[in-house]
Amino acid sequence: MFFMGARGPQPSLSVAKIVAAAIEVLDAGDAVSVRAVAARLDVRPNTIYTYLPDKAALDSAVADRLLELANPDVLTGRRSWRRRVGDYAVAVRTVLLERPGAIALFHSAPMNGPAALTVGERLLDAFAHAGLPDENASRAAYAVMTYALGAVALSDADSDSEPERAARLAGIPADAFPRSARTAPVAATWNGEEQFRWGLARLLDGLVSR
Amino acid sequence: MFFMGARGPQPSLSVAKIVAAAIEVLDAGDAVSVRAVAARLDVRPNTIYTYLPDKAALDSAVADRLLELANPDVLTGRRSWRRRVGDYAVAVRTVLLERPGAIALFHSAPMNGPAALTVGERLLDAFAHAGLPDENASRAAYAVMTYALGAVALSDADSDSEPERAARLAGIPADAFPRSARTAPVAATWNGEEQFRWGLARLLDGLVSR
DNA sequence: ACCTGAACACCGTTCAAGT
DNA sequence: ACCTGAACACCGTTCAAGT
Repeated sequence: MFFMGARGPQPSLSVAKIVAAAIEVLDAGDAVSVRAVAARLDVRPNTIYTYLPDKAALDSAVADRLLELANPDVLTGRRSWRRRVGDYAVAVRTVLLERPGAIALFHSAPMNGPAALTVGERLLDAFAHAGLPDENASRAAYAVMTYALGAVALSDADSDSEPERAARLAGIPADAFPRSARTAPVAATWNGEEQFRWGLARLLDGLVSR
Repeated sequence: MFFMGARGPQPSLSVAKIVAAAIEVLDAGDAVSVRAVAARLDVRPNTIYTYLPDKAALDSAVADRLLELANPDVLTGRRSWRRRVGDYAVAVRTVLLERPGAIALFHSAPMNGPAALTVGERLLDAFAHAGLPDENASRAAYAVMTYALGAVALSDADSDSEPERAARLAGIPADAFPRSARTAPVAATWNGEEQFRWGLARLLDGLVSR
């Protein structure tokens, strides 16, 4: 009583450990669920709620960790602003595509964690080096994240196998959709990294064009 | 037997009716689920599987219908390619933002339905009018859809109320994140239509800049 | 303060059965 | 051919209870 000694049980968990377990779940190819994360921690599902208010908070924390796994350090250094922004965008795409189910987390997760803040600050710095005034740099930073996350969402959605996609595109009627039929070989590569880099380069061109 | 007369029961359902019911579910503010759609049709959940192979097929059909609800006709006519593309992109954004839960459908739905095909063909036509050769027009069309869907996904994710977002942004420490703190007022509008149009205009600038 | 047992209201999906 | 009853393996979340 004098020392207020009753410290209670030592907590065996923490938000960091929960997030790490969620990343393991993702790496195993499964979707992040409260129950799957709890199982990996050898704990009952409702234990998670001692540390996080709800599933959205879990998603948010995991999403922020994924932005960190993409290595925001490539946004720093003395390389050109274009390389810095481009390399990080490609890294985010890779990190998310390697983990099916990762992009879904961003649906319920506003990008407001510490990693998102760091990424945002460094994007602003890069666009300042590109010559953009504050307001445009802010809008540009958001536009880049919009493009990157949109690309992952669309790629993830297309679960068709290579031959399935080829067959579908080959089946486009040339009389009703001549341009689509003619460009089917390009559309077959829409989910590839080359298309991602092409669109990103054009976006960056446009962002600094005034 | 002569007339092969046993036609069996008249089907009371169809894929079109199921999709219409799913849109009603979305309009009511609920997420599309097999069970919610079935309930609206006064039918048991497993009945849906007589018409569609799985949930992904339902999502795909509903997603295509949403692209149609955005009115692809604005992509035609003798207005400038920029207005055509811009108006449709804004319409897609509006249609999806008006229905929380709509953007989630695009996760499991490759854009391969009839409306997606029509939209694709008309985007190719618009970019041809902008002077792009076939391959670049194809890549440009996909980049625009990438940007539009990414913007909706990010807007939808940010469920913070106005004051919550303002408080969060005001709390950014100016010493560690000077640029973010300075541009917080702009970041507060990232989910608005003005930001969407700004980024889209820059993307279109970049797409036709060569 | 931390963790659990039990329960609730949801999911998508299957399979055998009825008409 | 179309629809259902019943069941299975999942979800997120709550609440009272145990330590």
